[in-house]
Parts: sequence; structure tokens; C-alpha cells
Amino acid sequence: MVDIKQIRENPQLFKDGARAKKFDVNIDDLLAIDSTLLNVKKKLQDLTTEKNRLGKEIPRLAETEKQKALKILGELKTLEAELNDKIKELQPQFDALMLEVPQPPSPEVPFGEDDTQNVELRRWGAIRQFDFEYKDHIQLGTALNLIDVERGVKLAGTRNYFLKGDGALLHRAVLQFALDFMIQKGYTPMVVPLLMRDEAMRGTGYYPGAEEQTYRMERDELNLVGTAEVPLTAYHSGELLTEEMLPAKFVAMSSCFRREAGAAGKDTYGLYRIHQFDKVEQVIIGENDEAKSIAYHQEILANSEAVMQALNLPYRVVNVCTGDLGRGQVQKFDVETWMPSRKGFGETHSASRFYEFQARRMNLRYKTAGRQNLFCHTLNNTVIASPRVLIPILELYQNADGSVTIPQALRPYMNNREKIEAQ
RNA sequence: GGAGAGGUGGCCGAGCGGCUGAAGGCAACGGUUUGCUAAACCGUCGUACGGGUAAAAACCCGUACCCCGGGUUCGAAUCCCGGCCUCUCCGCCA
Repeated sequence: MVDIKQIRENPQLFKDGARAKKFDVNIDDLLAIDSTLLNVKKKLQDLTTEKNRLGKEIPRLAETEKQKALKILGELKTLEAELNDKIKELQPQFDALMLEVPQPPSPEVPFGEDDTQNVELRRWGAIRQFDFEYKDHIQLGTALNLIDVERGVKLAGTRNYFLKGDGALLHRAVLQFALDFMIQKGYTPMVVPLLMRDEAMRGTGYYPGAEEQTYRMERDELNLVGTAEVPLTAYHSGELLTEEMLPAKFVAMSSCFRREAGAAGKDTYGLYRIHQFDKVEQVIIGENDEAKSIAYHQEILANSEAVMQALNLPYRVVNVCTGDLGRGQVQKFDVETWMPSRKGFGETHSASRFYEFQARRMNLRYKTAGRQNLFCHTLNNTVIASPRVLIPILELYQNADGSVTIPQALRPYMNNREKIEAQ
């Protein structure tokens, strides 16, 4: 959520921001409701002042005076009810609109329509040239008995899969490696609940908007998270932290669930777009300071790059353009990893910073040394998501004989083996 | 699932329908003392919104807020109803 005062002062900034991000929200309507609401509230306040004043006199008045005062109070009460009705009508409209207003993007963000207009910032690693006919991850996974999509679909429908044998081990290895890496960087490891109340979904900015993308336990009014970002970011929601607690750095490994509604027919092959996967996620809850936020953003991006470099996977970093930004994001860097079967880079990481956007929604604040209460800044990024990252690992580490070399960094997690071979 | 208890400020915890924005304690902040730290003592110390003076810091006035929403009342933290949440005991289960 953004600050209504800032909208009042500079509505154009928010109009432009919404348009660039391709969100449809009527700032003029919002401001009109805001000013009416403000006006009604002021009237109500004046009226209440008068009511309170009169009420306090009552016990001290003589009988006739008292009756007179009571009569006036009665009239004031009818007026008060009218004003209250007006507020009850407008306040929900105001609140709903406020949840819709996007955070304006940083000036660093390139203007663009969609992900094709994201701007590449840098590349790392050499893209492997094959001197034999390479297989894609499904072919490899089937031949080596690592992946079973057919039975996943039989039991759970499309976009489901089993990982099996070394496939299951490789999946665990890459996640554990990433988690250990982050712990060593000083991030606090967390095991988090995956069924979240609507409040947490709203607080992180997923609701309203991502309801269709979310599996929901209707009976219990709980939502299966699409990322550990939700529990980690909302962990301190509603709290007043002290400045010494910041920055709070968390890392969690969790399963993630996504309905992929609206993606029908897209990326239907393989393990790229699936309903359930596991992810190690990093979250920073920081001070209300843009320079610090930007530094943290670089930090979480560097963490993910370090993991990819340790795995020796070629990737590029893109500066995500305005049209591809979420409602709350100020700026987002995606890490895209080379995937031979896609003949291109596929998104494997997404590093976002939000400034106060999420913290405002969840009332996440801290007290400064100067004893001022400020909203925190929040950021998050993928550390590793699997099985998506198994795509480049399997495909890039494959050998002409059909075996797959285990990346050096993962060998300690795979009983120090060097290769995955057909049994 | 059955029975009961409870939700008050950063935290703990009192609270008679008007004198309570809320006792007391802890924490925090400022100061005195002290070679330093600690202790002791004195003082300050909720949030949001609106209005006023102001460049700002700050200050003043008002309103709201003691889980949420309704109600009773001239007046509600306090009484009534509904909801949400937490805890304890029993049962069941991992």
C-alpha cells in the first residue's frame, strides 16, 4: 500500500506509475472519495466534540436545563448517525481502492510492455556448445529414471510429476546446498507454515489480484502459499520492532503451490511450469532507507548469483521493465539461466524490493533510535527453486554417453559421487 | 470433538459506567551520582487522524483507539449480543 498523503501531494506520479505498470486504477476517483471522506470525518469530529462537551455538563445541570440538553443531544445523535452512514459507505470504497494503487517504479526501471522488453544487465558463464545431439531434461530424466511425469499426471493431473532415485536426491542436494550457503551468509533459517490467512496474502500484496493463482482451502479460509516470501515477510507483521533488530534476514526452504491459471497451454512440456515445487527463499526486513534498500537488493541478488556460479550455470541478469513489474515492486531483477531445451534463458530467480509497500499493508514497523515509528522496507529473492533448476543442471551437465555429471558443489550432498548413470 | 478461562500500551499487568489514554512494574530515553561499567535516585515516555502556529524540529487543540463488529446509555476498557483469536483440561490422533 502506498501513502495517501503522497498521492494527494503528487497524484501524477501515481497515475504514471500505474500506467507504466499496466495496472488500471482510477486515482482521480480515489482522491475524490478521499476528500469527501476527509470532509465528513471532520464534520463528525466537530459534532462529537460538541456532544462530548454537552454530555460532560449533564451531571451538573438542574432538571429543566438537563432536559433541554438531552433534547439537543438527541438531535446531534441523528446528525451523527447520518455522517456515520456516509463514512460506512465511503470507507470500504476508499480502502479497496488503496489496495489497488501500485507502488511507482524506480526511475532505474526501464519502460516496457512485457518481459520481452526487460533489459539485460550482464551475463555470466559460457554457454555450452554440444558436439553431440543433446537430450532435454525429460529425455534424460526418463532414460536415467529420475523423472516420472506420466504417473504424476495420472495421480494429480497435468503439471505434476514424480522425482525418483537420483532425481529426488539431486533435487534435495541443490536445495540443501542453497540453504547451507545462505545460513553461512548469516541468514536465519526458518521452517514456515504454508497455509496462510488472507491477511498475510493481502499484506504481502498477493491479494487482491492473485486469488486465481492460489490454491485455497475454502473450508478453513486458508491459502496454500506460492512462495515462502509470504510467511517470511509477514513474520513480524503487526509488530513494532526495534532498530537493532534490523535488518532481519531470513531464509526458508518450502514447498510452493501455484495453480498456473491463465497459463493454460504455456510451457506444458517438462518441469518448467508446474503446480508444486520447492524453493529456498531469502527475505530481508530492513530500515526505512532507500539507499539501504538498494544495497540489500544488490546483496540478495549477489547471493543468488553466487549460488549459480557455484553450480557453474550460465545465466544473465535482467532489469525487469515496468510492464512486467508486480503491483508492489519498486524494482525487480530476474536471474535467467541458460536452458538448452528452451534454446534460451529461462527465469530461475526474481529479486524484488518493495520499500514500504508490503510493510504498510501489514503494519510492520520499527522504532528508530530517535524514537520515531517507521514502516520497514522489505525485499525478497529466490535462492534456488527446484525442480526448475534441474532443467539447466541436467541438460548442461549431460554427457555423450547419456550420463549426467554431478556439479562439483553438489557432490558432498550426493555421497561424493561424480555421475548419474543408467542403472 | 466435549468443558472451561481469557484477549488492556514495546512487554508484563491493574482497572468501581463519568474523576482512566488508562494504576503499578519492566524495557527505553534524558539527567544526578560514579575513575569506567553496574547499582541507586530524579525526570520523560502510546498510536493514528484532523485542525492551529511553524521553513522544519517542536508545541497547542480536538477526535478516535483497551481483539473486531453491533447494541444499551446523555456518557462504555468497564454492561449486553455476535464474531475472531489465544490458552487450559478431557477425548482422538501423529
